[in-house]
Amino acid sequence: MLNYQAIDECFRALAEPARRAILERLSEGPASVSTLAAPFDMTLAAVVQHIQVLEKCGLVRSEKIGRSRVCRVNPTGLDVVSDWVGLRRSMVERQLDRLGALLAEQPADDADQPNTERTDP
Amino acid sequence: MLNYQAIDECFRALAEPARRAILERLSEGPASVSTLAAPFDMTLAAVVQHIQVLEKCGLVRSEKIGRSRVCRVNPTGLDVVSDWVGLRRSMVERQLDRLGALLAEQPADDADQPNTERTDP
DNA sequence: TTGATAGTTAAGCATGAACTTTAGTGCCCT
DNA sequence: AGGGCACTAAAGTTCATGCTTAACTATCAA
Repeated sequence: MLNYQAIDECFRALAEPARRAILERLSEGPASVSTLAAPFDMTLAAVVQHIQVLEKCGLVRSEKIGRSRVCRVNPTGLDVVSDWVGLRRSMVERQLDRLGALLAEQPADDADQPNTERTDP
Repeated sequence: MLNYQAIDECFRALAEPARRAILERLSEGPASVSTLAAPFDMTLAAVVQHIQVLEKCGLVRSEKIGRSRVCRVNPTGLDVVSDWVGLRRSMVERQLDRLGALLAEQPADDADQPNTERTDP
């Protein structure tokens, strides 16, 4: 399994609407800190803190140019969360396939209660 | 854009390691509340609360059978987050493509500083 | 140099969320 | 019936974190 810490930090970062909004804005193109802050009803300092969170977990990269900082998305930053979600989805799919196979095998019982799987009660 | 509330609830739910662990366990197959609680160093009540969060945002479904509750993943539950992540990734890709095209067009300037894009400073 | 711009950092507050404890409810088994 | 099991609900506690204010640094422009 991939670095647990990284997954945790990414999901934590994405839990905040403001940080997702920043990421949405940045996925349209690079922007300075104050440009990113503009649409928000919060202090510049608060936005800076959000950016720092995004940067610490690798979702965003930035470089200081003159007195302004240009932020951009890290193109591979979302990979961890994408991988996690993808793995879950494929496992669930496999689960449903197994269930379907079992139902096709023995179409005897009540079809509305697919309790053919072990449930460890 | 898809329901903003749903996206928010899903990402919030996934921010908690315990809830991700529950989802991981459930993507292997259905399980009862106490089965889900077993590996955790926390009260059954706490786990119940986590399950309620997961259920409220549509990541998990459950049904009461006798005195136990059987939980299973909602196969389409992760779609919202998957879609959000996918959209970001495709936008970033498009962004990189545009940048590449611009660089190919005018290979004049310093190649290490791809500031050909507008940055609204 | 002076002033304004752009961001950074630290400290403190205040809300929310995770967890516990406690006290139930309903179901199953003997 | 009655004891125990599986869960639920409510209330309280504690701790994290998102936000603010305030003070500070570095850069640009006149």
